[in-house]
Amino acid sequence: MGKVTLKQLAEQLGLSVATISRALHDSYEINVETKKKIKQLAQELNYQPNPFASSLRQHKSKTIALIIPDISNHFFSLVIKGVERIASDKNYHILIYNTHESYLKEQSITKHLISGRVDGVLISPSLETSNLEHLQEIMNRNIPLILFDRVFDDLETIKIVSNDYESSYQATEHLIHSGCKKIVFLLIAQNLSITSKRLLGYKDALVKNGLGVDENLVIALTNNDEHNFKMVHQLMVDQKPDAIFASVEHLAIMSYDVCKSLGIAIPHDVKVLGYSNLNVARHLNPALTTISQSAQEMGELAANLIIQQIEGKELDIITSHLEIKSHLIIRASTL
Amino acid sequence: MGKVTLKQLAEQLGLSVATISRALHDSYEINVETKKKIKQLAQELNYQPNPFASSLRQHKSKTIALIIPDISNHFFSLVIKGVERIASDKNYHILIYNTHESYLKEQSITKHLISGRVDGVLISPSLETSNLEHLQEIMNRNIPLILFDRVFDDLETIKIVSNDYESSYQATEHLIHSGCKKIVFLLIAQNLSITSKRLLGYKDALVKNGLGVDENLVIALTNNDEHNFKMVHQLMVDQKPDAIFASVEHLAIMSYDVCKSLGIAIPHDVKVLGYSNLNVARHLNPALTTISQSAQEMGELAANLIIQQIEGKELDIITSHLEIKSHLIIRASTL
DNA sequence: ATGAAAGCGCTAACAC
DNA sequence: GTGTTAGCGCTTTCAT
Repeated sequence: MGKVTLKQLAEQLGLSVATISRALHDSYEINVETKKKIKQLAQELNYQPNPFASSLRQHKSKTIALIIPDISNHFFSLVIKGVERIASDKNYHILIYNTHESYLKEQSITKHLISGRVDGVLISPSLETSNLEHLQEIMNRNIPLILFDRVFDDLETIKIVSNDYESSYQATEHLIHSGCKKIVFLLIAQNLSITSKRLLGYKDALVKNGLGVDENLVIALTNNDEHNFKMVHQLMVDQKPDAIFASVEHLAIMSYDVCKSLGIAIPHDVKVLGYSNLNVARHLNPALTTISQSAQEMGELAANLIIQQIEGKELDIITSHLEIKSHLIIRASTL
Repeated sequence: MGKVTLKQLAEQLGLSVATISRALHDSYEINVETKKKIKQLAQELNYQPNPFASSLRQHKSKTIALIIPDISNHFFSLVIKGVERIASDKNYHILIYNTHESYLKEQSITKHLISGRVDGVLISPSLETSNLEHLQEIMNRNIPLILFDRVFDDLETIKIVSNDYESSYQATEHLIHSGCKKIVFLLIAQNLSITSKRLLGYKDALVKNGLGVDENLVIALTNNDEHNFKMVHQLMVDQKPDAIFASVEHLAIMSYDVCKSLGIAIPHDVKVLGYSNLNVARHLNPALTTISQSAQEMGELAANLIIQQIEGKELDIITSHLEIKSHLIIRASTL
């Protein structure tokens, strides 16, 4: 019952640990017969190599860190699923961390990682993150790092994003074509790459379609739901917009709440549309038009790339943005 | 830039590695001055201890494995969040694994874990799991293991569950009190502890309220959505029930789909109710009556208990079931 | 209060 | 084809 080690196998078979180690690694220099014997005994005793010993020796851990701003957000949970699928395929382990959108938390997590605990890092930075030293520090230690969804141009590494500008442009045009003239844009965390790209897509679509940009209709919200509710409530009363474009899921849901409380009918009085991966969007009242990101695919790509990088494949895409297409799914809320 | 080790600190200060190690662990036997000097240099050089070396030495890793049947399911993503919160508080790391409801996958994961890679295991077994040897094997190696949500009585370890029997009983009574007489119970994976407890609650409530159990109304479904849809579709046509009680979330959503396709009005023609943690349940069409589990709380409890067990606190609850209350939230779908 | 040395379990360079 | 040996970086016993 005590743990089985190479040494024990060696003793039982009258061989050296080196031979055992080589055999289990399928080294070509080991006699086929001996190899067979060794493998069989290992199997019988249910030998599992001590990962710490081999990590210590080899300076690699077959482990990647996945750092996420909000684990229970459906988008991110799909990313996790994608990452896990690939990692598991390639015999990598995943350490998962939640920053709760806090820069301090993110910092303390990354600090632990420079110990070499992981071979690579996948991160979508917190809302609060603007100083990038902690990420640069990881890269300085030659630990591959990939940014996904939320990225920073300043960091010279692989970045995986959605086609946020285009999807936002397309969604805005959809609203315009549906006859909307006064479209509110709800956003959170102005500094975020995804936010600014989505905002730009929105503005460009307005201009291109002959509707000017009214800055009163661009509303920056916070992490405080109550405050957000009040803001949007006020906005609906003051501005009477004919559409709401929510740049993140929970703002779309909140818009439903606001409309309900004001007796405003969706889509009759105001159309609503939002970025969201909710698979029950079609069952909302009314069914919500969404821009759905390929979250799992993003996770899979991220995992594949980080593993390639770890295993030394030179990637000439180091500084490039990789884009994954999102999809506009039109439903009753904008009809 | 190369990794900083104890040895390097020792050389720079003209001390031995032993002293450095002790100082950084705040050993009382080290001179206060020396300690200060050492800590300062460690800070300056951003020293991070090599976790593999210390794990190898101490036979513990400050890491726990979290094995989940479906990572992207909202219930489980809340559990993950809860576990992460506590683990992070106590400086533990989490390795996350997804079984995709596959017994084979689960087996291969647990096999990796007997190497001592983790100090403890939290698991909610897959739908397919009935043989428990792989879990017993972990326990045999003296690795603490806790079951949550889905449990097996045969395993002599801590089990954390929801009050499934009572919540199901209560929900069924709610339907009966609302005038329903022909209540369908949709289930998946009969062998699951939660399923059988929920089913029992349903049946007992029927009997207690003078409505017999009609086995034709208890429908065992699978993981195949298309097949499930057909089954329920057929059922609605043949049996014309006045209520559907879905024992898992996606079966409730699917019931909405079926009703829509048949032009059956919820709640007028049939009332629908289901176990679910969807926070948009209130925005469905119609708003869905749910039994909501305290998923995050469950994760937090699981993490707290496994860490206590790892750290050697004797728990006299080893063989007991710990229950976390669920809540019935009545909404339009059953009114 | 500090140091020397052994050893956790494994890998790999170097013998033979 | 197999064995010997050194060493990854740390903790800890034993000595001083």
